Amino acid sequence: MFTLSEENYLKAIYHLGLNSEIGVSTNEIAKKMQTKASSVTDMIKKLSDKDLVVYEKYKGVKITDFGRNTAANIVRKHRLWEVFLVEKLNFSWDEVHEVAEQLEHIKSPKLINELDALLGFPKQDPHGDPIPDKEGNYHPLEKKLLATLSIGEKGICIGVNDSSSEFLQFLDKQKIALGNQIKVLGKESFDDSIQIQIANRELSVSNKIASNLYIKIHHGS
Amino acid sequence: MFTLSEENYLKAIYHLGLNSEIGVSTNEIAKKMQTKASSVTDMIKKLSDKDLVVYEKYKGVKITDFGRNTAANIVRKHRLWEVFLVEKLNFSWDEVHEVAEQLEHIKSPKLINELDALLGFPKQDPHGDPIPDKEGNYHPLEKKLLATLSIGEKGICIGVNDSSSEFLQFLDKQKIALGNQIKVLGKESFDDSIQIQIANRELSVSNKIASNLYIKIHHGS
DNA sequence: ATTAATTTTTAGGCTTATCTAAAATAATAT
DNA sequence: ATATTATTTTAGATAAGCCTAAAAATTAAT
Repeated sequence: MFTLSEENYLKAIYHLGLNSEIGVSTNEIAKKMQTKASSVTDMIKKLSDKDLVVYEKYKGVKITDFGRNTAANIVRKHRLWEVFLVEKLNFSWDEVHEVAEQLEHIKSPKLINELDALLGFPKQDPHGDPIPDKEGNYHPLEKKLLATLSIGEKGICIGVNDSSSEFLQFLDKQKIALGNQIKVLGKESFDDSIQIQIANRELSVSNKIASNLYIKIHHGS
Repeated sequence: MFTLSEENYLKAIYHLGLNSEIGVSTNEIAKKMQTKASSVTDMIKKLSDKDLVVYEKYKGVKITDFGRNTAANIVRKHRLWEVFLVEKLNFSWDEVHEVAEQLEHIKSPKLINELDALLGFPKQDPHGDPIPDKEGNYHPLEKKLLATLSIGEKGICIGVNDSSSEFLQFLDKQKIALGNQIKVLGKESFDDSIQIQIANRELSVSNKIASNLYIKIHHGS
């Protein structure tokens, strides 16, 4: 099994490598882990010894199939616990991350499978992120950032890019929730703000907001 | 906050000191923690620096009020998680301990209070052990070991002394469960076995079993 | 009341995960 | 193409938690 630190580094590498074919750099990892590059080099060697990543000096790391699977399982646990906290323990979506960071390291296959069942085998976490299955597979939702929509396009809020509690609390305050219908009414080129209609209200949101909100597009009618 | 190791040592000291006024010895702790006496001495100094115990060289340790409170809170979490695992996740009572050992270290007051509420504020864990409240207080049940009952005495199974999975599985096999009515029919002085009536069946249990099963005595009728 | 046995502590090492500072390599700019 | 800058690695320390072996203190036995 893996130490807490190993799991956290692996998770960081997994997330950083998701949208790129090339390796993940030492500095990228150091930034994400809030640590020093030298510490990363040390840990990379350990992960490499355990066949979780392939490491070539000065070339960064690439996660292996085994590493990806291991990481996906940690992410699965993280997101299932998040659903549990929101659905069963009255947490709001901006409170769950920190606790899930602890719970994701609990080792018990039965625990996580039973939790999955208790929650009704959810496919997304409270922020709209997909929950990998036992094999590490998941279906990424077809989604676009609100900022990229054209005037007149309609869709449904399905996820957030930034899940900091500040952003999530802002959305709560503006009564923007996952599942809400959204229509783009206009775009202001001066400040890149966007006018939207959401749940029968009209709202102007800044570009920063629009760049952190994922929308599932309505095709057809 | 405290490290995982500190919490585990503290818990051991708490349990070992429960039924004795005098201090807990280094060797006792070493035995319980499956470690060496020298490691215990090291850790005792740390716990003492953090005011969780009072340490006097060669005299063992005594837990402080602060330490007792901290330990009781860990025990509270352990036992609430055990209830959760049995009630919500279909664990049997012999499977919960190991996982609860991990879960008890999760830090989130909201988590544990909401869990308490979800479970309906239980007062005992699946083995009949009392669950401390937020202040660390609990009501120890009035109980006797089955081995100490006299012929004719009646009562209800309310807890186990040994919660090893072997013993618990044995009880399952014999269909002895917490809540069952028990009456002592006879005692065999030759091997100290006890004949009991339990849930309309008659059974002979060894002294070893009878020394690990707690009974709440029926007073009056 | 000494001696013997046991318990506890100290001293010194090891591993994991971190750090700083310096050296090595790679990338960029002139 | 070479010099400068940025990145990455190595070397050497530190702290936590553990170990073994030896020393010190306590307890038990004669």
